[in-house]
Amino acid sequence: MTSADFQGQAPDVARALIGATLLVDGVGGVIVETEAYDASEPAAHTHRGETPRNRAMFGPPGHAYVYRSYGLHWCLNFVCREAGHGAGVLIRALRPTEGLPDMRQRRGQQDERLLCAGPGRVGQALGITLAHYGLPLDRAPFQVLAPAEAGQAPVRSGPRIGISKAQQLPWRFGWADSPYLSRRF
DNA sequence: AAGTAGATGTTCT
DNA sequence: GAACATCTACTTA
Repeated sequence: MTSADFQGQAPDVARALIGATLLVDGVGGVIVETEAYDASEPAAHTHRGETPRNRAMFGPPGHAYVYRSYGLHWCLNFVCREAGHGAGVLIRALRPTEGLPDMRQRRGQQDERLLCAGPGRVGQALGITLAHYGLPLDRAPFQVLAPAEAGQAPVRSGPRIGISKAQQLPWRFGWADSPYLSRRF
């Protein structure tokens, strides 16, 4: 995918990413769950302005925003909209297709369904660290491949997980009934 | 199956 | 200090 694919509103990009393939150093799979975040809405890291942590989300779209969740987990986002806005899409779950032995080793987990079912698990399985912070998504080590037939994945939406603000926004998107979701819809 | 505790870095009050 | 875009291990049933 090209940087133009990330220039839409965060919920539109989040929906369009379901069914796309994400690889980091050749390891990854098909995106089955995402969440949209936007500076205009209080659950977003960017809502209160730019900080050292969220700086990448105020940069150009089509780049990686990586943050440490609960002091423990590395989570990966795709920056979207336009530079300066502070919007992004959290990658919450994949259906593993490439590099399963690497992911099993990194996760210490044999069950394929639990390799990438949650944003912290995706980060660990793909080896995401601060070294990926701000990197463009259209060059190594990243590969983001569009869905085989755009818009054909059976997408469902609902409230985002693990937030206390703006819970009414249905900005979580997922491949309906996939066994690789972090939670059922 | 469901609930709880505990791990811990960054940001905010 | 408290909250937080989370996960695991352990308890209780």
